[in-house]
Amino acid sequence: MTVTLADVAARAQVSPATVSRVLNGNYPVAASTRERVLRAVDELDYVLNGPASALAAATSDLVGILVNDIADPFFGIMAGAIQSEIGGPGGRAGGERLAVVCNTGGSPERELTYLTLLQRQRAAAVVLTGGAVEDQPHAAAVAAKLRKLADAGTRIVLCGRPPAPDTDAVALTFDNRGGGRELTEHLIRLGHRRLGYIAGPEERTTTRHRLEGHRAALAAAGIEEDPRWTVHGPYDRRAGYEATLELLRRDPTLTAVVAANDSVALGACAALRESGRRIPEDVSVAGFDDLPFSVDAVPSLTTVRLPLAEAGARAGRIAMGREEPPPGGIAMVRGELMVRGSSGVPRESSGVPRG
Amino acid sequence: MTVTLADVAARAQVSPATVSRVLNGNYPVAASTRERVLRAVDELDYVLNGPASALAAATSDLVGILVNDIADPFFGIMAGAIQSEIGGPGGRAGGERLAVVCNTGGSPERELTYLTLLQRQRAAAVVLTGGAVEDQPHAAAVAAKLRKLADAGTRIVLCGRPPAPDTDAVALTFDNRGGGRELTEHLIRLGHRRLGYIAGPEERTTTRHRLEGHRAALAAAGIEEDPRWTVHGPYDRRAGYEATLELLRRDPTLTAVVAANDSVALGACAALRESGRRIPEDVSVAGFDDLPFSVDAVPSLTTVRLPLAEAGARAGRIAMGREEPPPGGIAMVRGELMVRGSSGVPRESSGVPRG
DNA sequence: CCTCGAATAGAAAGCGCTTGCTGCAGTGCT
DNA sequence: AGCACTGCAGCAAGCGCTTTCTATTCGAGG
Repeated sequence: MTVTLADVAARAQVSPATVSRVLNGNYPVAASTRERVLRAVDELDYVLNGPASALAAATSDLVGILVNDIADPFFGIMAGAIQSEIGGPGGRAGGERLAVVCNTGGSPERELTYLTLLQRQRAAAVVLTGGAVEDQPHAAAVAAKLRKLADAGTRIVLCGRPPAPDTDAVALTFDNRGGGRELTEHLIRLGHRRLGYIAGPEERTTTRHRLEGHRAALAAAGIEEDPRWTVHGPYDRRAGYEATLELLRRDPTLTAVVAANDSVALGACAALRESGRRIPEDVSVAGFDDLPFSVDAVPSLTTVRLPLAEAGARAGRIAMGREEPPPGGIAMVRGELMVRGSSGVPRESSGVPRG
Repeated sequence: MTVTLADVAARAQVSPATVSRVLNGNYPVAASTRERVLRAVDELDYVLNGPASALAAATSDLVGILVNDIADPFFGIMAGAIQSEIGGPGGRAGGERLAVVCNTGGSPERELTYLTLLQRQRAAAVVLTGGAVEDQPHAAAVAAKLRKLADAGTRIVLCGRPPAPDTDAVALTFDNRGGGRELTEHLIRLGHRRLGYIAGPEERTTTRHRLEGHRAALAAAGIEEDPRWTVHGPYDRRAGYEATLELLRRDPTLTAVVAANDSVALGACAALRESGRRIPEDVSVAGFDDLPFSVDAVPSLTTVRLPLAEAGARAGRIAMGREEPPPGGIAMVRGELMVRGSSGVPRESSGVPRG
């Protein structure tokens, strides 16, 4: 039924070994023989049996990319960049590697499940993107899994995620804390003193770091934070919408709303607008990530640009062994403050901004 | 070094065959034996060797999802929905299947490459999402590949893509033509007579169908289309921005701009705004897809909602054999016109709208 | 003309798992 | 007691490929 290596060998009048070597190209084969084999491959429309080859060679050409939410462009952009560096030439059998993205949906269990599945497939490399869950037992389980994968020869790269302790995984970490701090500093500089904060889901490193940056900025400016000013929720527009309504209910005098990311900020804008507030005249809004749509928001969104594509590409290259890991296996990737239309001097304090 | 089935068997004092059967759960094994085996698996931290198992069983638990652009939520949402139906229980070995998404970047070659890679892995199923490229030889090559995959037992489902002739692939097709027509009919009803159209990349079915719907609406209303009113470009905001500028240059009197999708529409809005035009007072704008951010645009976007998540989920279930394919293997999935703030009665013709 | 080594091809032993078939108790019949 | 079953476990034959080791050929040097 299906064509096998042996069929090709028979047709090309050579041994299976020779066909294998032609296909893998890591052993001298006479040009004439090679050509004959390739012709047979073509004529028979032969496709290598991946599992068999992986079994025999004890390696596979699968590379896994784990993302928290595939519907979120934040991950989509990174995943695309990673994949583009992996699909390219440089490997065996024509250099084709199967770069696959796995959607954990933010669930720790699924994350572990996918890791096991990839381990089962003897993946050549695994890239984990985005924030991690901070639950201690789960973090330990993931670390253990990563160690086991690494032992089995799988290269591990973290992209946009904090380093995993007790692991020799390479980490390209986003400076969420620094970015969050810069963003809030910007707002403070404009004169804001009462700032609402819409945080992401609790227990996520990304959430915590961004929030810490925000608070650090407040503290540095001597602003005492009101606990009512922080609301947690998922990283989507709807959460931003609802959280903003809640924030407004708690303290209608807020002059700025800082969102955990751009999608949340968009929802916040909608809620503010519906409540009759103008942006930024009445309330300033800030996001995080600078996703493509953010510049098109009205007003365009003040946010922190993360070099998603660059970081992803780099992670991909490192995963493929085509680029040296950063010294110490850890690199901090900084964001860039993008000041745009959604942030302005607060209404009441028309005082001259210091910045 | 690595633990194998035989190691587990030895530890549990049974034969490898028994361990395999416990793990696959498709053969009667006494409860006590099963328990002993499972304990051994646990103690040794055994992980099945995927390739070996795939080779022996001649099947794998890999399911491929092909998308044109993973950074686009249009695909992300579908892929997430598909994946969520596939990851669930119902399969072998604990019901875990590795659902992987492959990013073709819209390139026909990469599409073929991924298909081959999946064929090589003996994938259990493949779901192709989004519009196809209309290039004849390529379409034939894809069809041939799909046939071969199907022959090898891989289930094929098309989601948001037109049926593939000479193939028994199940197709859930979006009614792009009907949606495009409805959208333009809506604008015509409002009184628009000079409508610009920003189409997607040529040679894509999605592009063509949406454009055809648009033109059908124009024709039905007796509006003769000016060829200058159509511009082609990629499916992203930047293309929308530039195309709109171009459109305005060609005919500054346009009263409406219909975009190939929501991202493009967003870019169009930006361009219109920069050119000093108000939306919808001066120019109406319409998108397509109704992605999550569209409702938050200002003004909110009139568009056609496609049930991306529902269609994806259904495709996933069909791919897993958990739902009957539609009769004839083909189903048309309709969109829903979402009239929102970005479309209005054109300036000059303050005539009473007919709709 | 013979020898030696480089270059190239083949033989064969697995890689770790699945599964058809066989074997062997124990059970319920006659 | 003898028999046909049923239920459960093991044997062993691969699945299709890679790779080590071995064989062959051929050209060059002695």
